[in-house]
Amino acid sequence: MSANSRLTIAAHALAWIGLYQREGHEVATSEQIATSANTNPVVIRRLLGELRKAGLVESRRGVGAGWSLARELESITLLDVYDAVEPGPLFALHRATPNQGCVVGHGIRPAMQGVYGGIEETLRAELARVTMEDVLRDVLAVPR
Amino acid sequence: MSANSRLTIAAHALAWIGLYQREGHEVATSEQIATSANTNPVVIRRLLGELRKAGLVESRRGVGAGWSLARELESITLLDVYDAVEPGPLFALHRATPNQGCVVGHGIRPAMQGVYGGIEETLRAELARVTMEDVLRDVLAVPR
DNA sequence: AGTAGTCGTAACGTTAGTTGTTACGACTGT
DNA sequence: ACAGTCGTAACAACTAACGTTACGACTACT
Repeated sequence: MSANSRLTIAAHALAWIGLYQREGHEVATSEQIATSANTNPVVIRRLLGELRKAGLVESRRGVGAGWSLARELESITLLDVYDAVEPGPLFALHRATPNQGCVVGHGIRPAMQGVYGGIEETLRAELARVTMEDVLRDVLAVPR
Repeated sequence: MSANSRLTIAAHALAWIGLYQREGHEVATSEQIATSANTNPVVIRRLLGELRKAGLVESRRGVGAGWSLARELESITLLDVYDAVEPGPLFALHRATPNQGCVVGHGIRPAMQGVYGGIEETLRAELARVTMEDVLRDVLAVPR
């Protein structure tokens, strides 16, 4: 599977903003977050833009601009982040529609859809059990 | 997420072979399976080759050659198929190592690794609950 | 022994998604 | 007015999946 790191980077950004705000700062810049995540500020802005659409963060423009949390870290679950940044389903069905004249070709899509649906529900429940507060706690618990 | 259809096509092929054998045939050809899945025979051979490495199917060469199940459908779970055809992890960590001088950059990878590990375990347990026999039953239960 | 059918696999092009980068307009505190 | 930052478009690089062609390897059958 071509795993992508969108969820990881988005969680990184949220944890960074959350910690920064606890240190008394108002807003964090995409530049600062990009330096921590070792990537490009535009990548951060793109991801945070999707988180903003989902109502997880807010942004200010102009001088002294930057990003801040729209909700407390403990009220943001990984499922919220996942829904905000991951577009497609976990497993894809056939790229071309299978042969409908064949029994298997006809029934396989609904069958797999049912299976995948149940599995994705379980995955979502697992993601919903972890809050960004949990993540930040784990981050800070790592010995250096 | 760039979802791929490898698991879907592999399950399709197994279900097809299983049904074909129940109809009294010895082996199924990649050509037949490809026609049902509406793809290229080489794609099927590649996937079945990985299933063979995992001990799920067998192949014969020469005239009258083809593929047959190495195990009963009810003893093959989707987890077996998943492990055979899906190489990487579900979620990727950072592409470039984050800034180790930053508290978040230093702790984020172990933290996310822990979370992802737990989630993948749950996913695997779900996949292990579904056998190819279940899948074939669902396939045949679809009204036409 | 020859032939035909099928696998096994390499090679290559196409497509699609992610990521990185540059560029520049829009906005706003000073 | 200026400077700093967001917002976003545009494009290149990279990767993986997928489709296709090609051809050697193998074997049941005649």
